[in-house]
Amino acid sequence: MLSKKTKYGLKALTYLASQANKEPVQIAEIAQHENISQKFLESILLSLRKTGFLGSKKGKGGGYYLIKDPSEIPMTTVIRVLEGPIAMVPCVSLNFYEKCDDCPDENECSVHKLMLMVRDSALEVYRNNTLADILT
Amino acid sequence: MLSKKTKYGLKALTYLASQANKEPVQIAEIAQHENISQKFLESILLSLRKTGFLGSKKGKGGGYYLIKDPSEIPMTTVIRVLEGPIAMVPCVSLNFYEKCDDCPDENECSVHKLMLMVRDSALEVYRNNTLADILT
DNA sequence: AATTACCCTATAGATTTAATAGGATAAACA
DNA sequence: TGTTTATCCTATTAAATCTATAGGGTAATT
Repeated sequence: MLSKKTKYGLKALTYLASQANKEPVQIAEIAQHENISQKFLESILLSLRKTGFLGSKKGKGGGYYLIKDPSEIPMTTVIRVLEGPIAMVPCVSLNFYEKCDDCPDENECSVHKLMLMVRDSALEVYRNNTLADILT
Repeated sequence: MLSKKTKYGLKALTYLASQANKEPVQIAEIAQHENISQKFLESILLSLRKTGFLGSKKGKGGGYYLIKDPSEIPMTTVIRVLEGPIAMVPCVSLNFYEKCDDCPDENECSVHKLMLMVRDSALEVYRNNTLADILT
């Protein structure tokens, strides 16, 4: 399951990307437009700022804005920051690899074999789509 | 993340599929060979029997065995029984569809759009692989 | 009748997720 | 300079889910 955090984060990024100009948008406006708990969204936007997707401005007229062009933001990076590993098991993860406690040999594990294929197929989708591509 | 239930279930099915003959295999043997908690595995095998993947025999010489040929068991059905929906959000699920509480229009939702692609790519993998295909 | 091994329900412990609370900090503006 | 606006940050809680265990019941074999 996709976490709410990822869902809300994606929606917020989309909303920012669909803005006509690059003026900061307030949390309240995004939360209201996307039906998201404002406080929860606040923490999500904060993490997106810290990971370099968003800029922010305090005080009146402040808010969040995209730092890069939507076409420069691949879904791979967004998903990894919001959701974590793209792989469904750590033993097939590119960026979050971990060996399984059980499983003496990955090359003889059917789960490993299957999940490698699943990871590759998901990765292809995320790599071929930027924030600009998923705008409606 | 793939649940342990799914992981263990897949491993157990694989182990049964790799048996030379169709004699029942005891839970203890599977648990030991795959490093799985026996009691936990017991409940997983039970659910696999109830959903028509496995047969069982009680008493001495009893155990679990595959009902169908491994090549007749597509990963789609296995994953759906063990893990649940293949889709990462209910609004793009074929077998477990649910409308989002937020989101007035799915056709204008970027998350929907992205997750539809991810679902399709995963589905292709699961549809093209049977239990026989993931044996090592 | 004794042994073996699956059958079944309930429950507890651990982890993760989702959301809330409450205030600190900084910018704008009158 | 003081008030308002809006982000920044930490801690905590509530809920849900996952994982595993407990404890006995049932059926088949020998």
